[in-house]
Amino acid sequence: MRKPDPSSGNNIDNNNKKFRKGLWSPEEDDKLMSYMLKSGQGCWSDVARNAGLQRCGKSCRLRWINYLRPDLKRGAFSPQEEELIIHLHSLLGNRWSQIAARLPGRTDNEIKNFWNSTIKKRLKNLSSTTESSYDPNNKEIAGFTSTTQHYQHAEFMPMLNSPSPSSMQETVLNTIIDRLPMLEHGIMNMPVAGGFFNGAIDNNKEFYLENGVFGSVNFGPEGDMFVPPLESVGTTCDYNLKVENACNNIDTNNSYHNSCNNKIRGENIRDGVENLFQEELAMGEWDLEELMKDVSSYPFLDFSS
DNA sequence: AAGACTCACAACCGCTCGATG
DNA sequence: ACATCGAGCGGTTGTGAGTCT
Repeated sequence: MRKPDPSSGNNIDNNNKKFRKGLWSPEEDDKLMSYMLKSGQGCWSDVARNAGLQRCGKSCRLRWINYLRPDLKRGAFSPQEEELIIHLHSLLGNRWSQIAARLPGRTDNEIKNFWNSTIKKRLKNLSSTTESSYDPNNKEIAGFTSTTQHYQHAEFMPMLNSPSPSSMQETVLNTIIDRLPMLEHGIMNMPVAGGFFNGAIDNNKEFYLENGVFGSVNFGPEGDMFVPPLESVGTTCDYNLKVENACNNIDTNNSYHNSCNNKIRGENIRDGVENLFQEELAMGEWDLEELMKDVSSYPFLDFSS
């Protein structure tokens, strides 16, 4: 924490006005809080000026978002929140704002700090533990306890530092779904390292990958999607049957996909998938460039081939 | 009791991106 | 096409508080 710096006149705006830096005083908090409650958020530099604060807009924004906002949840993270953060981080990486968006009342800064100070350390401990004696049946490792059936992260944490092919697929899958809000279920393909991701999600929220990996998808109360830990992901090679079932489910249960389904019928699922893929592109809901940019940020994905 | 060390977290910094002129 | 500005994001720093020796 920083001391309020009375001499902090080193920040100067365009009008040669001096900005305070450092810790916020209770008086400044009061001013900002009452202004925000009264007038709402506008241009932040206006907020700073109109609230009578000698702060830059950026500083006001940060203070409001990270500390003063009335909907903030204060206090320690619950075990459920902890598990969710770990799970989301395994899917999204250091995209703190996206992670925070899935944790009501928590800020990206808070989560980032929590991750860097607490979770990172535990993961480090875990990795040293797992190097010598990793027990996949042990639900309590390095201070973590497993409290929900969906986030028994102890089992999949080893993938965080060196993602396995399965975690890669999981990540790709989630990125796809994240980018396709209209496609709660669907069949899709996309290039990944060494070939194409080909998979399906059916109405039972199960996903199937061409290499035979399959598992289930869960949706939280906010509609957020969670993929369970990998121990629940099977490795059957009966991909064709699974895809067939997925097609059938999509066909009979989903009106949106009923309209698309003619395109994904037939012997060659890949052709159908490509047709569907093209249609999604045409509808503008699938931003491939954006998706690829997104996915390519994962160091373990190689799109050079 | 006091100094050293560690932890947690508020706040800053630099950068990118989109909107606007 | 370019410059400017505001907003937002992720990385990093600095420091008060707690703990250890």
